[in-house]
This record gives sequence, structure tokens and C-alpha cells, in this order.
Amino acid sequence: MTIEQTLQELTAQAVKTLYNLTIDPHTVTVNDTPKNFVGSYTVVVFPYTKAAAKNPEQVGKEIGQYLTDNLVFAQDFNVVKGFVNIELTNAYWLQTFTHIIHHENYGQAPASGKKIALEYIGPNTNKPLHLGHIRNMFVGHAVAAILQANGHEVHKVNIYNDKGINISKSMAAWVHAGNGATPQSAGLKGDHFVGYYYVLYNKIATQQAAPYREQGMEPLEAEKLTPIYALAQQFTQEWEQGKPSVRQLWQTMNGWVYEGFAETFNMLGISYEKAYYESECYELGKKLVLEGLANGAFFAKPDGSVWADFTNEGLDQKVLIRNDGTSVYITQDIGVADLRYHDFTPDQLIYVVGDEQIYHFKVLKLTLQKLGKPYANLIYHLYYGMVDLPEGKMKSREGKVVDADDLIAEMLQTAEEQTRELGKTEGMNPHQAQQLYKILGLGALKYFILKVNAQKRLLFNPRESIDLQGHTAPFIQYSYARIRSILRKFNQNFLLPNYPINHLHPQEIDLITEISRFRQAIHTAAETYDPSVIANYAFTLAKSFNKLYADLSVLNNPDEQTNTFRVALAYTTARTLKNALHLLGIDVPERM
RNA sequence: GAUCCCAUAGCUCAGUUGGAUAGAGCAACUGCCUUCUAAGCAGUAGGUCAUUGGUUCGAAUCCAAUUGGGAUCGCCA
Repeated sequence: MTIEQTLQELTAQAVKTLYNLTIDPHTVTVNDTPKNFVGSYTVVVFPYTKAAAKNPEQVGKEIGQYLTDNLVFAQDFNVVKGFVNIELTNAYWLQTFTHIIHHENYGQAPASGKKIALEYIGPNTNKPLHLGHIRNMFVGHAVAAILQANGHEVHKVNIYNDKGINISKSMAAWVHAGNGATPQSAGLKGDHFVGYYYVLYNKIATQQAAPYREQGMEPLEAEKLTPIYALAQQFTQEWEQGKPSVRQLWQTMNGWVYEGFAETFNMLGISYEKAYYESECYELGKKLVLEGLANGAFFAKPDGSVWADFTNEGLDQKVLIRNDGTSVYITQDIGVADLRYHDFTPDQLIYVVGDEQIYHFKVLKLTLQKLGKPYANLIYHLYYGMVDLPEGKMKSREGKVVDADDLIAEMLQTAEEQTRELGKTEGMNPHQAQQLYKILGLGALKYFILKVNAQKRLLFNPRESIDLQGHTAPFIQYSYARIRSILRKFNQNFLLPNYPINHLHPQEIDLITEISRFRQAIHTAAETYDPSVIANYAFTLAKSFNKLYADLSVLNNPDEQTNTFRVALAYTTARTLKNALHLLGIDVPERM
């Protein structure tokens, strides 16, 4: 039982004994005592003043006394208004700390038996990754790690939207204007190479559509009349028919893209256990839809298209198979869900996908319910907000995007410049220095994105480089590196079973308190699927250590016991910082 | 038109199941490196928690309305 739970139980007992009021211990509010008051935990007693028929101050004193009398670890208490602040004994803190230092994986929950399949990344194969994917990857990776730390079995999977009109557009432009070029001949990363032709397609289509638009036609309609669109459309149909030359070209261009993606994933430390491909799932999706049509879950329109009706659920009708018999986006997701369910038999299917698709996943869930699938209710759409540029939302078609690879390169460069400026590379060989730039640059980028609650929109200004000071990953990494430096200097065994320290410094207690919160932080982050909980936790812990470091000496105290104890405390802090950052996919340097 | 999301310091964000005087970082200003790494620490200044009403001992937090911003409602993905 945690100390909070103990305090809840005892408060319920106190209320029963003192005022003959029976309450559920879970309803007792126990908070961390704010910094400007004395104490560690605070019990709120306002709710019991009526039953006690006394003022809050009086009730606080009585309950405080009861708690102090009945809790071994209670040292003292004070009452401010209706708040009872409990001070705990040094013995409690030492015991807490001893427990943590002996548990390398403190914070990790025991196995829950819950199995989760988590989908993330989900790129289209017609263009390179951008800042939106970066947020997706960081959030997905972090949430997976956090759920794992909370005891769940997590299977990370990816989905490639590898077929359809957008890929056909890149193909059409390449056939139209590529002259047999390859990424090698063009000197481009594969995904950028294919993306170049996607942008080129849009240029050509815009040019060809100009006369129609001048007649007042909508751009989307005008595009459909262009020869380049006709070619893309033709590829799409021939692809569905399985025409070998089209399949061959498709495979080649997708192959280039996958090579490019792999490089970026590798750079970012992003991985997945299994990839699904739309091209391999849409037929299963169609089959399931047709089964639904046969058993009356869906209906057909006169033109042959297949629909689901959600008007009873307050939504619209939704097309599932087009009148030409081809599948739409949701059709593949039906097939993917089915495959994934049978691959992993998970207890939950998490989809890390942007909030623009909230409606899509609502419909997907309802569609699977209509099909009577057991996994319909396992679906959880973990959505994140769009990334805004100062000018507004990113738009791929207009080339208004922040490219992932460019951004990574800029971060490494920023990290290098600042590191050199501070003269931190002294004594490092070029390889070590490069490693450090990467740890710091990518750490700063990941932290910048993950410290914001994933569901909120994120503002990114490409003209202002991401800070390396303040509320950032390097701040936390710096605390870690400082501690590593101390440990190198100390160079003795400090894992003693007992610390005969009678006078714990308040800042030492603060730090132990902060370290001990890691378990709760993981729990909260997992429950809310929110990496920012961990990001903020790590920052608070680092700050707490930095303050102690500035005010007290860790290893230059006159008495050896204090040195040993503080080094152990620093060691545990570093370990916790490292573990916390690891959950965010962020590395730590030994020196910086 | 309908559904959903958001609104906290100049800027970017925290703020637990409702709890004390709403907190950080950046930017501005002031101190602190002969002692363990100054990517740090301490301090000053900065707020009508969008507005109004309601529930409550207590509301940034819950409810309603209003205002402003955004997303979605494609035989795009």
C-alpha cells in the first residue's frame, strides 16, 4: 500500500472514530504538500466539517492528531485552514530510498497480462516523411514504451498506404518526365526522389488544368480532365487488374521509398515489429464488406456501390465499395483490423493517427460493430493534434511542409554549433562528438514535441531553432552528465544496505520524493496515453537535483557518510532520469 | 447546417478524481564560476485562467449559454 492510500484509510478511520461518519477511503483527498508549506502530504478535511459540526481548523487538528498517533511514519503535523500537512520521519524517507535504489527498474509495473497492438507511423509511399509523421512516430514510440513500463505487452505495427491514386500520380509523373532516372542517378534519398515526382505531378496537372480553371471550373474537377490525371487513373486501374508492367514500376518506386524511410527510422530510433500494406489488406476488407452485404449489415445502391447506414447513430451513410468495385480507405482498415486481431489476439487495438481522422475511426468502429466483429470495441484511436506552422496548417500539395530529414539535419547542426560554442567537445574524438550532437539534437527535437500534450495542436516555427536551454532535453541530459561525472570521480561502491543518516536535509527529502514519484508518473502517463507526463516528470526531477547540486556538495563533505549517501542519491537520480528519457526515446550522454 | 476539439503571463506550455497565495520555460532586468560540468542556480517583473451565469464549504478544473479559433461530415488517404 502506498503512503497516500494509508493516509486515506487512516483518515476514514479517524472520521468514523471521531465523528461517527462512514466514508469510502477512496474519497479522501490526499495531495502532495505545496512547497511553501511544511510537510509532505496533505489531507483535506473540509468535507467532514459538517458531520463534525466544528470549524475546519478544529477538525484538522483532531484528524491530524489521530493520523500522527496512528501512523508509524508520521513525525508531526500542522493545520492551515482545512488542510492537514503531515510530516514524515527520516526513517520513512530512508526506507523509501533504500527500496528504490535496490530496484534497478523502479517504476516498472509487474506484468498486467494485457496485450496491445499499437499502430503508428502509417505513411503514404508517394512522398517523404514530414513533421506530422515525426510527431506520430515520437508519440507512438513513447506511448508504446510507457505502456510496456506499465506492465502491458505491446506490439508495435506500421501500416503502409502503398496503393491508390497518390502513388499513381508519382508514377505518372515519373513516366511522363523521368527519362528513366533513379535515386542514384539523381543523387537523392529514395523517398525524396519519389516525392519530387509527386510534386512534379501537381505542377504538370496544374498547368494542364489551367484552361479549365479559367472557364471557372473547380480545381479538383479541372484536374480530372488533364492527360496526366488520365495516366495516373489508368495506372490505378491497371494496378488493380494486376498488369505486370504497372506492378513492376509500382514495386520499384515503392522500393525506393522504403529504403529512404528505413534510413529516417534508423536515424530516429524508430522501429516496429510488423508492417501491414494496404495492397495486401484491401481484398480482405472487400471480402468482409461483401459478407456484411450478404447478411444485411450493409446495403447496395442501384449503381452497385456498397454502403453502411449510420443515420441511426447520428452520422451519415458511408461508402465501403465504389460502384466500379474498387475499395476505399476504410475498406482496407477493415481488413487490417481483422488481420491484426488474428495475428496478435490483442486486448486493445491502438491507432496513433491524427485528430483529423476522428470521424474515420468512429465510423470504422461502428462498421465493425455492424459486422459483429469481436474486435470492434477493442479499437482505440489515440489521436494527436496537427502541427501548425506560423502561417497555419501544413499542406503537402502546396509544398508547405517541414521535411523530416531536413529538420533532423538542422537539429544536429544546431546541437553542434552550440556544443562547440560552449567548448564542450574538448577531449572528444570526432566520432564521440558526432554521437553527442546526435544525442543532444534528436533529444531536443523529441522533447520539444513530447513535452506538449499529444492531443493539443503544436506550433512549430521553423525560423526559430529549438532551444537547448530551459525546459528541454539537454537540460535533463546535462543533469545526467553532471552526475556521471561525479560518479567517475567518486569511484567507490556506494550500494550500502543502510545509511545511518540521522539528519536528512530538506533538499534530500525533496529529491527522494521526486524520485519516488516515477512509478505514479508512469501509471498516469499510461492511463492517459500521454508522454508529456513523463517529459514533465523528468524535467521536475532534473530541476530538483540541480538545486541540490547548487546548494549542497555531493562528494566534498567533511564526513564520508554524507558523501556516500549523496552519491547514492545522485546515482539514483541519474538512473531515473535515464529511464524516464528512455521512455521518450531520448538517449543520455556520459559527458556534455 | 450538424458533430467534435481548443481558449491559462508578451510567446510556448504545465496545472492530478474540484482544494491553500494559478506554476515552468523562453524573451527582459539583477546577482552567482579560486570548491563536484554556469546547457546551471538564485532573484525582479509579468495573470479579469475568453465572457456571463449555475452547482459547491471551495471552480482554471464540473454544467449551461455566448464569443473567438480549429477539425470533420469525399466513390481523397
